[in-house]
Amino acid sequence: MEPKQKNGKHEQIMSAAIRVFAEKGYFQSTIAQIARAAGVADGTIYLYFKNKEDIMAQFVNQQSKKFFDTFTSMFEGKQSAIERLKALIRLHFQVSQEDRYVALVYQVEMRRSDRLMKEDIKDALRMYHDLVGQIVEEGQQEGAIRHDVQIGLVKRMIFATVDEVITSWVMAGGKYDLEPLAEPLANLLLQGIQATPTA
Amino acid sequence: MEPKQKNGKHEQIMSAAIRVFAEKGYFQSTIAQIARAAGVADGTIYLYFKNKEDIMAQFVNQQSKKFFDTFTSMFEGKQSAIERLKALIRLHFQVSQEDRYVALVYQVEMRRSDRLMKEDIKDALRMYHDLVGQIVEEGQQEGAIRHDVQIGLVKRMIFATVDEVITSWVMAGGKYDLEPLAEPLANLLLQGIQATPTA
Amino acid sequence: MEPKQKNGKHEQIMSAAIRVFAEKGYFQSTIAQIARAAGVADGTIYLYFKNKEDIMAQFVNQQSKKFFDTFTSMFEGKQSAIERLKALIRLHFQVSQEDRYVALVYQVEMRRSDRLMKEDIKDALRMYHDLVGQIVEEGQQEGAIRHDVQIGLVKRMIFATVDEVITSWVMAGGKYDLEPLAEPLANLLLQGIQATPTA
Amino acid sequence: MEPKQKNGKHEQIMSAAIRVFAEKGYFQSTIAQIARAAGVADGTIYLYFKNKEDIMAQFVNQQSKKFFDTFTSMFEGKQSAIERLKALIRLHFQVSQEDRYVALVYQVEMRRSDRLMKEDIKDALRMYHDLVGQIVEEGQQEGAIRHDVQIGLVKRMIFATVDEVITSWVMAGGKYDLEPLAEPLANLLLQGIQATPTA
DNA sequence: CATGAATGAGTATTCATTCAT
DNA sequence: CATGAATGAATACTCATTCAT
Repeated sequence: MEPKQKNGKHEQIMSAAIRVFAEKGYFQSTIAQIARAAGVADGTIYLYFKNKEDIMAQFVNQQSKKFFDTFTSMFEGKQSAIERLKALIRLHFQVSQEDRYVALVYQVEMRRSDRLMKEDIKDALRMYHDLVGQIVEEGQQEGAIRHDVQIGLVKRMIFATVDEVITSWVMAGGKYDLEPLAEPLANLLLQGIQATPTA
Repeated sequence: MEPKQKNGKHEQIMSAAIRVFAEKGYFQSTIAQIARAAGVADGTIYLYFKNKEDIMAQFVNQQSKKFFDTFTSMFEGKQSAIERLKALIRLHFQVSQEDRYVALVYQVEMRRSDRLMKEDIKDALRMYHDLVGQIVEEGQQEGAIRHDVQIGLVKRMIFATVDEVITSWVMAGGKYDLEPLAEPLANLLLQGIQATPTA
Repeated sequence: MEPKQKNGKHEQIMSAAIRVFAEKGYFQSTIAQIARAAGVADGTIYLYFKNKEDIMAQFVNQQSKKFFDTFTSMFEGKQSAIERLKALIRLHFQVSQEDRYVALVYQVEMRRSDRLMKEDIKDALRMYHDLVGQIVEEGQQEGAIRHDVQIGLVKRMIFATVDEVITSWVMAGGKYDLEPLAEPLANLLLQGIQATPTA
Repeated sequence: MEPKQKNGKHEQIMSAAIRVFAEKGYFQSTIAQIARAAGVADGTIYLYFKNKEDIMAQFVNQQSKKFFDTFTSMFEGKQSAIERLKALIRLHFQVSQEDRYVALVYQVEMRRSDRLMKEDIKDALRMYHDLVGQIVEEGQQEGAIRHDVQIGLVKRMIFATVDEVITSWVMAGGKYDLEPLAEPLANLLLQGIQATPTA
């Protein structure tokens, strides 16, 4: 039924690549290392990927699609903006927790490639931003979010903070549990840190 | 009179390198490109830097020192924590605004090297984190910052958001003005985004 | 059928390298020259040798093994010490005569590397010395060799003289025949040059 | 009175060079290393030597001249051939013993340069050979040396053995005393090793 | 489909030599 | 004479990519 390949060579190579990228960094990784990690010959990689860059591109595409599909199917028009925001953060944490290699590449390696790689990669980040932006706007319409904040800054704050928390976790070796941080982080982002709620 | 170098070759090379790193990315930059950009011969670079990595390392060291010196001299024990936090953000914005190449390398290229480069680089980031952490703690003591927030998350939120705002600006080509964002960003971080100050 | 390499690339490269080493000297030889001489690409060399030094090391190992195997199989416990010594010299001459490049590298280039290269190379020379030493000792036991000579000096004299004769021949361009010198040389070494056998 | 230079810069550089050549090998030695060892600037070397190779060439010339002058002045037409041969060996040993660096370069480094360097160097070796040849011929005329030996082989045997003994000593670090070996070595070369003086 | 040997362009780094001071 | 900063040609080695088997 799989229209792509009989055996999971494609998946096999990609996941090996992600592991290698995670360990060495994208530019430091060699095709030979990926091939060995995947248990295939160097040349075989070129049967499934146009070139080294394409491995990263396909990974980002696939990963993004999966993420947004999950998110969409989970929350399509159901909850309040605040609830959806919390859910988004929680999903992001869950996904990262599930596969640290994926998270590492997604959080760290992918970033550096922004300006250097194809548009595909930028798109994934843009979609995330847009999603957050959408939620915030809806939140404002629902009256749950203040109107005197710059939406651009809010988007960035949320995106960056979630991102950073995951990256810290990834870089620390994934030693602690990520998901329990979702709730307090969401609250923090929403409520701010000041003692006296602005007059 | 300059006891270090007769002419500014060291500075000349470093700033050329930063420009090249900013444009191509660290790993994509070649010594030949840097040399050409600096108007010196390839070999000359090795009179001032141990190797390619050392260029980045020296840059980070110098930049960090400059940043922290400025910050320290500006605010030594003077203001409230909240004021100091705003000042830190403003300084960060100013510095970035002054030299987009520096900001680009500092924000983007340096990051990717975390796991790959010498400890020097990690140290700079750690110092920033610690500084933010310190300010937040003082803020709590001063009663200006709530006590029911996880200090680790707060640090990350502030660091990440400032970082992200600068990075966005850098990646966008530095087209708009950064400094005016300092005030609203500080407020946003402090006050949160929710309409109804937490019950 | 050859289990080692499909085609003789390994041999092809090594023998080209020896030719180049012989002509230019080890340190003056470049990988590019060797590659061209072998009719392969530069990179191909690194599929068969770890690095430039490894080419020399593998050559010395192979050559030594071949030499000692031949010697051992020829003379295992058969003849008198004097006969074995003559045979050793003759073999050394034969081998050199067969391939002047090999001899040149073995006699000249290898030497200079003594202090500079891996132990492998020293070992080969040591084995030769030991072999000569062994033969001389047996010769003394058999009563064919005087006991009032310092065995260390004898070893050195034999080794050095054979070596020098070959080296001269090599450096002269291999123009004359080496093997006919084996008999008179052996006699000379054994009998000395003085007219009146020491009183 | 010294027509060459006021201070001994020339000598200073040359002896530093020999030390460095002895330690690293000629091709592995750099001008910078020699300059540092001599306590002068890199450029200064080029005031006294045409280039790197010229340092070696001048060294060999000077050393050879010194050696032959000493030898000539010591033995001009005085002794028997046998005595002169012994004296030559003794002188060679003495000179080596006096300065191990000189010996090391002369014995080892110089050799490798044979085919690679200027004729000057070959000349020095040729002179030594000729000297030995001369002595042997005179010895034959005096009736002290057999006539049934090939003079070429005898020359080589003597040259090579003395050379080898010194080289061994040099490579061993000059730990033992060389001069006491002169007498037994001369005897060995002259008398051979066979127990029963060939019938 | 799969292989992995072969390729050769690409690159960091070294170092003999020059020359302005 | 002396310096040492500057040069840039030279070179070992790497690695993405191809293609004959």
